[in-house]
Amino acid sequence: MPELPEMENYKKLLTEKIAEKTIMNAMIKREKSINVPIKTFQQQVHSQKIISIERRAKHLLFHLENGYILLLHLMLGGWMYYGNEEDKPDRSIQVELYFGDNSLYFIGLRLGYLHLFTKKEVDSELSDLGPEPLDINFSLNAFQDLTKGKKGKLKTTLVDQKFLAGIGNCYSDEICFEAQLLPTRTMNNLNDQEVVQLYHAIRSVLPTATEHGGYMENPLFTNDQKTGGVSNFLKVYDREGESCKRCGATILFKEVSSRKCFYCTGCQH
DNA sequence: AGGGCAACCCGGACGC
DNA sequence: TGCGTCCGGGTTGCCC
Repeated sequence: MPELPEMENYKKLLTEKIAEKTIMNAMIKREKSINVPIKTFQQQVHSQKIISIERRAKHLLFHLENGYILLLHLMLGGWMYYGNEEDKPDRSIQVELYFGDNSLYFIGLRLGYLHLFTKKEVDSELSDLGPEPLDINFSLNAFQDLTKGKKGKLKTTLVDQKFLAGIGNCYSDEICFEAQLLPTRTMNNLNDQEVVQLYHAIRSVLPTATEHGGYMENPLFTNDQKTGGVSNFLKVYDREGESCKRCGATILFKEVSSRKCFYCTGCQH
């Protein structure tokens, strides 16, 4: 569920909170969330400073002083909270990183995980990912090259992490809406102009959503005014039956490649 | 290459 | 209130 904008928002806010802070302890309440024995995990992160936080696709990478990296994927419904014992959410917490005053809580990890890896292992884990859509080097030209030979549905292609990294179900619909293209169109019948529209839609929807704090339901910390703010700005996602903000037609819903898909036939073609 | 599908997992929603 | 059932969602892997 959390996609590029949500993770980018987390990255920015968390960097302000925990960069340069030292992990005093790690509490593992659900062993499946990690990839090594609990003791090993605790030993490797103990007394380690968080050097930096990086985002790649829908992952966050917490870089530790000793070169190890905590690789986070929230998958479906995972989220985080930074605070103390008193204001922590009343939800099932799978992992807690304790910083001496506050803790970073990892909540609702089902298929999600926080894995301890070396740099080399992380590179291997992430090696199949496509380019970062907001990378400065990801030019229109690069996108045009990427789309060459692609035949699948627009929707299916956009959420394919090997094609582009970080786009999920919500923003694939929003991007198609912005580009005024139906998600069911196939890549090989887009004309040159439509490929350009698609590129610009990707490059505008994702940063805008990030600026508005993504669509996470829960704040990252007390008085967090940023996280979750984008919900009111979404144009089609989860808006079945509502009228289109651009043309007034009714937003439709149907399943595309076994995914929820929202679109407007009034102005998407 | 793309499409379809099952498996993974469990909190939350829903029904009785 | 409480218990049982089912669903969802990103990702991987397998098959057609």
